Amino acid sequence: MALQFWNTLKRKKEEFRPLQPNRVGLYTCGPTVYDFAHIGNLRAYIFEDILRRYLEYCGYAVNHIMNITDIDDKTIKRSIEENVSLTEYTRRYEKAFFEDRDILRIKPATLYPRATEHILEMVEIIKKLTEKGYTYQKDGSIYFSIERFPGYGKLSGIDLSSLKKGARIESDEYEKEDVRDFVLWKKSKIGEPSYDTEIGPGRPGWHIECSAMSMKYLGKTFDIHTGGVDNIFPHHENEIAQSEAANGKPFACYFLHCAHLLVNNEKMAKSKGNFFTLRDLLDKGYDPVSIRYLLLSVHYRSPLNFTLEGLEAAKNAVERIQNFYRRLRLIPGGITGVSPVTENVDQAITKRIIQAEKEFKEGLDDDLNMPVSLASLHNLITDFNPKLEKDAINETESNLISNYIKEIDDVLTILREEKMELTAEEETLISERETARKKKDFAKADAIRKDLEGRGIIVEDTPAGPRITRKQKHACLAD
RNA sequence: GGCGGCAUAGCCAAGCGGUAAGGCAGCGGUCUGCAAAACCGCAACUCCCCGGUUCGAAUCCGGGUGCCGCCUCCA
Repeated sequence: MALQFWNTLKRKKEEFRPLQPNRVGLYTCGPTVYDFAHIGNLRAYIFEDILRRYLEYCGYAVNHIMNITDIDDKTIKRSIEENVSLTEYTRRYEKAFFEDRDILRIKPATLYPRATEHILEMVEIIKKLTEKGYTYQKDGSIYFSIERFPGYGKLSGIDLSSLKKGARIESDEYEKEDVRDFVLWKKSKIGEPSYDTEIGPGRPGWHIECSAMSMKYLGKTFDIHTGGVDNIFPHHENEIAQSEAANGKPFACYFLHCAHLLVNNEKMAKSKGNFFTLRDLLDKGYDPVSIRYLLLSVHYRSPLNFTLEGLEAAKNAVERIQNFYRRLRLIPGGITGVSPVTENVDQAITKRIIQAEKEFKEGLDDDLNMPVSLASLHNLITDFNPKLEKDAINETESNLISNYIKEIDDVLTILREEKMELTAEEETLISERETARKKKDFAKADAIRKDLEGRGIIVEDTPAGPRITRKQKHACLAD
C-alpha cells in the first residue's frame, strides 16, 4: 500500500504524491510564544513529528518549516503588562518551546522563521493582493475581501451565508466592510509595536505570516500543511485565500489536521483545573518518554483523552518495549552496528522481522495509523520474548532484531540509551551484595538493594548476574 | 442556528461488509532466596439504542440518544 493521508481539503484519503520526487515541503503551524505550551499543543507537535519522521523513514528529504508567531494581540498585551519589550517577552517563551521540544524528543524543524523577521515579505503579498483588487483599506487597516475570492470556504466547507453578519462586530475593534473579511494589516496604535512600511504604519494580521513564510521557504505551492483542527477555520482557510489570490496558484496540496486533546473527557481549561503544561507533568514526576508515547499512541484524527491513569499505562507499555530492547542488547556482543552475517540465522526470525516491518509500515502508510503500527511492535515482542527467555536467540539474531527495533525507533523515538556510570561506592555496594547473596545472607543483600534503590539504582537478579539500571522518574500515584 | 467529529471490555485503542488487533490494569499459574523482569493461561456470547439493506453488519442506510469541537484568539 502506498502512503496515504486524509486530506482535509478533499475530505478523503488520498495517496501522497509529492511535487518533486523524494522531497517534501512541510509547513506546520508553530507556537504563538506568549506562554508555555500545554499538552494539547504538544500533541499537535508530536503528531507533526511523527509525520515528519515517517516521511523520512520512507526516504523523503523533508524541508520542514515551523513558524514562530512572535507578534500578535496576546504577545503584545502580555509584554505590555509585564513592561518588557515584545522581543524580550517572546524570546522567553520561544526558548521554553524549544526546551519542551527537546524534552519530548521532537526533531527540530529545518527552520523556525519568526513573524517579526518577515514583515517585508508580508507587505509584498499585501501589495500584490491590493494590485489584484482583493483588498480594501479602512481606517488605516487593510482587509481581505473574501467575496472577491471565489474559492473561499473550500477547506472548512463553511457556507458564507451562514456566517451571520454583525455577529463579530462587537468583539473586533477594527471596522470592516463585511464582518466575514479578515485583516491583513492592522493600523498602528499607540503603545503597540509598529512597522513603517510602504503600505503604511502598522503590524501584520495573524494569517499573513504563514503565507509569507511558507512561500519564502517552500514556494508558492508546497506539499503538506498541518495544524490542529481549530486551525481549519479561519486560519488555514484565510491562508489559502490570500496565498492563492496573490499567486494564482494552489497553496498546499495536502492539509492534515490533528484532533484535540481532552483531559478527563473535557476540554482543557485553566478554570477547570485540568490544564497541564509539560512542566506540570514533569514536576509531578512523570517521564517525558511516557508522555511522548501517550501522545503518539492515539490516531491523530481521533480526540485523545488524556488522563493520569493513561499516562501510567503509557509508562508501563514503554517499559515493556525498552525492556525487550535492553534484553536483546544484553546478549553477548550487543549491537555491533555491523551488518550481521546471515549464516547461522534462523530464517524464521528473519521472516518474522520482515513481517513486523511490513505491518508497521502498513499501519503508518494508512494515514499514520499508529495504533496498528504499535500493535505490530507489541506482537513482535510477544513472539520473541519467549525465545529470549529460553536463550534461543544468538548474537547475530539479536542484532537483526535490535537493528529493526532501532530502525522503527527513528520514528517512535522511545528507546533509552543506557548510560550506566556507577560511582566506586555504588560498585562496591553491588559486589558486597553479591557476596552476601552467595553466603545466603539475604537480609544484608536486601538491605543493600534497598539502599541502592534510594540512590536511584535498581538491581535485578538474573541467572547471568545482577542487572543494574538507573531508576527512571516514575509517575506518582497521587493526584 | 450552520459545519464537523466521536460512541468497541475496568481504562486506552484498532477494525470500516465475512464472523471482535494491540496495550494497560485484573485474576490464576511458572520462574525467583525474596523481589523485579519474563513466560503460560483466563477476560467483550458482542461493538450506545431502534429499525432497514444483505446469505452475512461493529462495519452500509434511516431514525434516535449521549459526548466533543469549530463557526470570535486557540494545536
